[in-house]
Amino acid sequence: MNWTDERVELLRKLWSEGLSASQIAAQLGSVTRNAVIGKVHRLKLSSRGRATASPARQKKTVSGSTATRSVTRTATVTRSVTTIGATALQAQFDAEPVARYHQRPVEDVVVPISRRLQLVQLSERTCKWPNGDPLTEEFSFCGNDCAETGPYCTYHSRIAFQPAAERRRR
DNA sequence: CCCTGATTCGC
DNA sequence: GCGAATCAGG
Repeated sequence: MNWTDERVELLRKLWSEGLSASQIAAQLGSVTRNAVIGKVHRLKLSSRGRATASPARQKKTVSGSTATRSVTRTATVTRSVTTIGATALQAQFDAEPVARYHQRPVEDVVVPISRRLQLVQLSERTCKWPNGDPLTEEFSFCGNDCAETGPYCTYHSRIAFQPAAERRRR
């Protein structure tokens, strides 16, 4: 797939909305997050608030060729970005009351704080327990670590896979 | 380890 | 121009 005007436009939109490169790549399809990042740079629309922006680089010595050039090019990199105070990322509406399952505490369960991941952020090791209504913006997945042995974290596994005996007692 | 963006450089 | 590989950081 190539970068059609349409795809570039979508890229611009999503990037400005604060989505991560991997999320954008997932929506565009047929491209990796690296491709997205590379394109973003070429379009000169990098710095978006301040994601992982870190001090300048200057590494990568893969090619062992004509080195020795004491470049020492430092300074003059304009590292200012006008301290955006509230411009930063998006809403980030918080205040999630965590799992509120009126369920009688199954022993000493530790209620996990959901990472509130979006569908595209799930991997094989993230808990896939859903939080909220799938039709609302707040919908998310637990996202805490889940051994590759199951789809949920330790806590949600106990809820999902309650022993038959215990379930009957309730 | 998972994920993020940043940079380099062969193609 | 493209994007995998690699880096640096959370």
